[in-house]
Amino acid sequence: MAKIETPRPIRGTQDIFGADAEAFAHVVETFERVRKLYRFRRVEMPVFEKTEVFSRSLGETTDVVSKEMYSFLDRGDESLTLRPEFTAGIARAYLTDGWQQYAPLKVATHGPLFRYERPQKGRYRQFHQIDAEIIGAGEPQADVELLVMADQLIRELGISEGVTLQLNTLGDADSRDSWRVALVAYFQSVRGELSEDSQERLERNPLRILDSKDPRDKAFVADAPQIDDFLTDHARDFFGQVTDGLDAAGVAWTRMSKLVRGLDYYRHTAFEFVTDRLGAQGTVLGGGRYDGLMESLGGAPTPAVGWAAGIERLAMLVGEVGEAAAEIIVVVEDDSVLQDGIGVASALRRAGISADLLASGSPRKRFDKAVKQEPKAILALSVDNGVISHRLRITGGDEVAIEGVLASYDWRGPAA
RNA sequence: GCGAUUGUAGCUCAGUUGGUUAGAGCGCCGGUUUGUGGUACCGGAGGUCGCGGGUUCGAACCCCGUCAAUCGCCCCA
Repeated sequence: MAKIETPRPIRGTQDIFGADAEAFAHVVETFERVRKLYRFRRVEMPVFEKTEVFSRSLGETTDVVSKEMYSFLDRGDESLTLRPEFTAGIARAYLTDGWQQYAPLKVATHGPLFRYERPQKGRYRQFHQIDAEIIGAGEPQADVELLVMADQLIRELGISEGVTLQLNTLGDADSRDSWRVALVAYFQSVRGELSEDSQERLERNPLRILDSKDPRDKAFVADAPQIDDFLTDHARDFFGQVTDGLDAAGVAWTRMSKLVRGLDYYRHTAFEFVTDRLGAQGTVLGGGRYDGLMESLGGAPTPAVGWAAGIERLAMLVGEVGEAAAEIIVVVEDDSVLQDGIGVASALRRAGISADLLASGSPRKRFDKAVKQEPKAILALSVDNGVISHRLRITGGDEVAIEGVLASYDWRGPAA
């Protein structure tokens, strides 16, 4: 008989367990709490969509669409794609589900996303994000509200140390287009001196040269045309209102005129919360305004702004979140009183007291095992002269509640 | 897609210039001791040395390939 091989996990996926899982849950729970404070409505979105939802909104030539999507044909020969981000799907729902009637609509969600990338620190092929969007609001207050919310989330997670908000404007469509033309002309003139990557970027995504880490590029980037010289009056005023709002809310920010976004649909405000504590994956939360997106999905022009943050990255910054010890461990030291162990543990749990039942392995070692887990209380069940005997040791926690449950519990006694 | 580093027990790791039957601690299982108790001791299970090929009388160790993980590039949260 052939040996059955255990299937290996899929590259870039993770089985999150123990302290990591606690940190993950802590991020999601904190997000849920903050999102309610800012009155964002919870939505649940499908994990897959028609491929065109992403290819149209993100742009065919972006790396995400051209080489990082998990796309497949279903049994009806339709091209579907596992979502690589939240925004496109939410925009689609806004158009197809009549959400326009709720505009301006504040929504929040979280869940898994999929990108075919090389896994490394804080980056996976199935990863998880929290996401917040305001759709149908063209005023700078919407940008401000989203940023203040993100700032509060980071504070409440206790990770604001070393995290800074980097802020920029890409201008409106006119500003952005004329800036882009000037950038291309400038970099074209020094093309031969640029890194290979940046020569490539010049064709596909010239704004990205500004982000380059290559020292050969940095000298030229310093003298590159600035967005500020191309802003229309409207764009300049819009950005001014965003920064005024942040100042009014007491949120610190840093202007980063070289900060750009990777996806095509962004306009005006672009931002990242960045840390120096996660190696190369410094961006912990990022987003911006995407006023052009709805039209690319066939909808009416609709202003919108949003952000997303990687749960794994936030969880790494949060660090160790211990798994809480049981409030009480019920130790069955004699198997003939197992039923009482089951009964009293159930009664404790029904009373809202977290309890573990220890009734396997060597009976004589069970108590020591319980002690090692450091519960707030231990209830040891044994048999003394044919009668059940229970001893309670309390080192913390709610003594009154536990003794109340024990007092009203109807003991069966040892099995015959 | 590219580069670097690392793969030995469930976990953390030893393993000499290539040389008998690959070890330790923790964890797990059983036993002895103790008996309001986190003790100590004894024993046991568990390893195709990531996988495949090569060199050699002989490979965990050397060479090639492959897979995976980690860190970085690209890209992105």
